[in-house]
Amino acid sequence: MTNKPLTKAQQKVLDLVKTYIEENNIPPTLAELAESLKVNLNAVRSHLLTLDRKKALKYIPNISRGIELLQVKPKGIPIYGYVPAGTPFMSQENIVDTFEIKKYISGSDDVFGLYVRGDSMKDAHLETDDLLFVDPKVEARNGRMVVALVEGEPTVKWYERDGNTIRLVPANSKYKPIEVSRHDDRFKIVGVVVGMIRSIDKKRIDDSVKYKKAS
Amino acid sequence: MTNKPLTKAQQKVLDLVKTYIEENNIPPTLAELAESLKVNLNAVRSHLLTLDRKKALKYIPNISRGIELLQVKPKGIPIYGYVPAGTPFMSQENIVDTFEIKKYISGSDDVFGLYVRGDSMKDAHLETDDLLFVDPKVEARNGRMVVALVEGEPTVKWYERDGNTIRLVPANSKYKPIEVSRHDDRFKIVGVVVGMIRSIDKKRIDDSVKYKKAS
DNA sequence: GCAAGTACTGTATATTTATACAGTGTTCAT
DNA sequence: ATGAACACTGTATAAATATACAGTACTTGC
Repeated sequence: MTNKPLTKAQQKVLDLVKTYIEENNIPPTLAELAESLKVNLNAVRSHLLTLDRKKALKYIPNISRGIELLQVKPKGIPIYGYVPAGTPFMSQENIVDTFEIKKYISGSDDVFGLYVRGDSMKDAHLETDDLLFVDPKVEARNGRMVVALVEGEPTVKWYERDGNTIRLVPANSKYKPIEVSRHDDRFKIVGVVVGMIRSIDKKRIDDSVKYKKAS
Repeated sequence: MTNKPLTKAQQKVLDLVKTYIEENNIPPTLAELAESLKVNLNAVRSHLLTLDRKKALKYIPNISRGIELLQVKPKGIPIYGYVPAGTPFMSQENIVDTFEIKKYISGSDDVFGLYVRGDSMKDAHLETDDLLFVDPKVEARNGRMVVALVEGEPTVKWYERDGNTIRLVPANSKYKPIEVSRHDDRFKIVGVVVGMIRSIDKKRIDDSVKYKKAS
């Protein structure tokens, strides 16, 4: 897969092309490259030709600014599916999908994040510092997890409606459900929780004493 | 923020420019646009000039292919921090960060995803269908959650090393820790779990009976 | 009804940009 | 020591590309 190594001068040209495109959004001309590198444009040209030959970029003849980076597509994070025991996983064939946040949190463009605090959603396996994704455009329905403002205070609860009564149920039997009238204006559904993400490393290291007691 | 509306012809040119750049990675020439639209290149030019005036794109005079899209930066998901009770949240000032997966899962480029299955990590609040992010380049240390291959089977456990003995501890007292020798080659640490994401909506709706019993 | 904007065509022409060809030194393996 | 790849310069020239100017016709607000 890897191609012939580039010489220093070639690498310099390639790097400059990259920077130029990054900065200007359009590929450079030979003259521009030549000026930047303080060399003759024919020197640059021959480098571009070899860079093309070495497949480090695409040089299209007779086209102004005919330089294209063979850009590695912003690859998502590969996801290995449920892997059956015993098979070598992490092979190309086991990639069942590719992670792109927008695809995963498939909601509208208004999705926002919110940190969880407290243990009221413990039974739903949410803990302090988890990051929730909330979509204000998804309709709250029975059984969905919602973010609601109750007298100005944001809270995460299960949503359950019965006629004109809305019950906000915490996933922790320690706490009691909140009951409100549907038209009560001290109460407002902000959105529906469509996803969560937890950054495990940093935090979990501190918490790791926990499992020692448990096991 | 929104600029003057574009006419049909202008929109057509803008769309074509977008498609062209998408496909070719370099901006089109006037002649190319003209040919695609089957009009004279001066027609295209005047459209580009007005598109620039209306700030729909950038048209740079005297430069070949001097067209730039004013690309809306791929905006991340805004994150509202811990919001103090009573304050109006979802205001600009409350955005503590912006979610970009690569920043959050700050690891190397080799991070991959893996679905959780089973309840062996229940006490760590992981459940079936959660998506784990695993970084093979992060070093396994005591207290970190790791993905290991034990006799070919991938498993998620807490990592604990004592001299040459490695203990893989499940976060569920129902299961027993696995003990292996450090140099045992039927055993291999694949990587460290650096994050997880859970798509709540679809799945959770089906599971929502659960909370009814609980509350 | 008329100025002003839109949407074009057509023919030149200027400018930008790429190519061609002829050189001059290097370095480096055989 | 010699051919071959590398890294250049310099001068022309060809080709690609943008601009200028002069038109025509249609719509739209006033």
